[in-house]
Amino acid sequence: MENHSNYFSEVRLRYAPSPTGYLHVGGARTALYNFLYARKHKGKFILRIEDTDQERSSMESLKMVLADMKWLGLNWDEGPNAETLEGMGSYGPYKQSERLKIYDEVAQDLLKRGLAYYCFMTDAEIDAQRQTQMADGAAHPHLESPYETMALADAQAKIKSGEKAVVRFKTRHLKKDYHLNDLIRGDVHFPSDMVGDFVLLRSDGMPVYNFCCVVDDYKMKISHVLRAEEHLSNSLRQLMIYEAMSWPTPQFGHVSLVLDDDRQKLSKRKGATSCNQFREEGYLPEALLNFVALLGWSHPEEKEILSLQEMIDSFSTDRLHSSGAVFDRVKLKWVNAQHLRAKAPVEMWGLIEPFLKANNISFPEDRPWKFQSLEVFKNYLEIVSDAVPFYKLLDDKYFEILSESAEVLGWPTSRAVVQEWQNAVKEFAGTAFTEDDFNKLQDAVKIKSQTKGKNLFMPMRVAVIGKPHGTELKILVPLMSKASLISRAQKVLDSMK
RNA sequence: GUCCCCUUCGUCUAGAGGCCUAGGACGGCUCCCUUUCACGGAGCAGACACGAGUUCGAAUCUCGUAGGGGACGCCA
Repeated sequence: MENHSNYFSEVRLRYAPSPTGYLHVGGARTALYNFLYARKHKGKFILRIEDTDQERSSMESLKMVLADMKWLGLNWDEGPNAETLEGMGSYGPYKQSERLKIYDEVAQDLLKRGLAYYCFMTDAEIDAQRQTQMADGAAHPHLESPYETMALADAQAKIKSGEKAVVRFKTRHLKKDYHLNDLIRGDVHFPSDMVGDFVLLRSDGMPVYNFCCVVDDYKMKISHVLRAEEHLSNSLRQLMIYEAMSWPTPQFGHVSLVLDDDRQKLSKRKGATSCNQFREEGYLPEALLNFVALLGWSHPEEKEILSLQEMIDSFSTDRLHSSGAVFDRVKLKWVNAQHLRAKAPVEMWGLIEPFLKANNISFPEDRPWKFQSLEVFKNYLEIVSDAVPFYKLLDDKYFEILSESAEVLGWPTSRAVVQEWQNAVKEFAGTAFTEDDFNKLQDAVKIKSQTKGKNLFMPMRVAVIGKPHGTELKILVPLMSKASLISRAQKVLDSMK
């Protein structure tokens, strides 16, 4: 028996995703809380891959999850390297599929000590037994395996002869309450008859979640486990295994669930739920983390816009709370806008440019122009992809006169305004406009066309961007070329014939 | 069905027996700024699930009811 005094001498937390698709936002939140706790207490953050479900796990998914974690900036100290997938750290392997020997040893120990047994029941037999129990009105129908009492040697002989068996944990002799001192929920009690003999090892030798989770948390010296509430009832099984092995238990904290707007567990059918989708839609990783952190945790001073470092500094489990939280995409957008608008121009352009290129939008290759345009559009952007329609306005190949302009162009004075505008641009001596230049041009149009107010403004705006509402012309026009303005006005004139 | 967890404005939340006439944020509405839109600013509406108890005093403690969620797999 190992000496367990001071077993958790280091703060070690883990996030343990199963690689069955992109990282889910609920998973990102769980990962974040573990990450924050580890960083706050100068501990280690470990990424462990729970890939014992061979059916659903894939290498592709693993790479996607790792990429999402990296994108979010939730860097792990131990676990598979995001590029090479090789384990980093001294408690590996970090993929459960590579730890089969470890689980097997523990299972053998349990078998030898009579705390687990080989069970040869078929699905049909299990089903039939359940039916009978239900018919008898049993309060807690649980599996009663005839193999529970079979001598280990006999069972081993059966297996040698080619029969398949699972390893089950014995629960029927455990007649007592188990309790968990949860960091978030306080004392939680479970009656032992809540569960029946459960599977430790599948018939193909693969361990099952509740088993390998305990083995790994112990072997990897995980000191704190923050996980989703859906695992709360799993804790009983895990507690039983800890007890059977005389292993010290980590501190558990069960975080509430992230819900959809119908208060069900967040599901894909209602829109984006994976971090990757949000990335593609133009959300910032720091904004997504910030938002998701607030779903079940609050800053001590109720500050809402937080950097990762601020979250680390102010994180504590006693501000984690226990009821489910609805994922409000509208507020996420607002949080994202706050982070986005706070960016320096260079950084913001770096974010926007890929979206423009992906949408085949052309733009001048000079820095002052880029930053000037950012200054103009910044306050209109909530997510990065919002930039696309704005920059489209400036790209001649996308210029079109929108139907909402029809009314404005129908006004009796509009034709004169557009014509005078075009003339004024044509007569302009320079090639690039300043705000001041624009004001002068506008005054000229005003006088010559004998209009003012919206009769002047709106047709001019249509002549520039093809629609009567939008960004202020005096800041937009300096971003455009003389030739472009002339040809746009011409298109509008042509459309008015 | 059984067991476990949860319940403050539409949503995220603050709240640890008197500081609560319940505060903030998103969203909504009104107004201001603006010859449009957005940004920004000012304001308004909006919640302690219900019922008992404990207490001089309850959003806060206890019990019950209702509602919601989760788990009951050779998924995690």
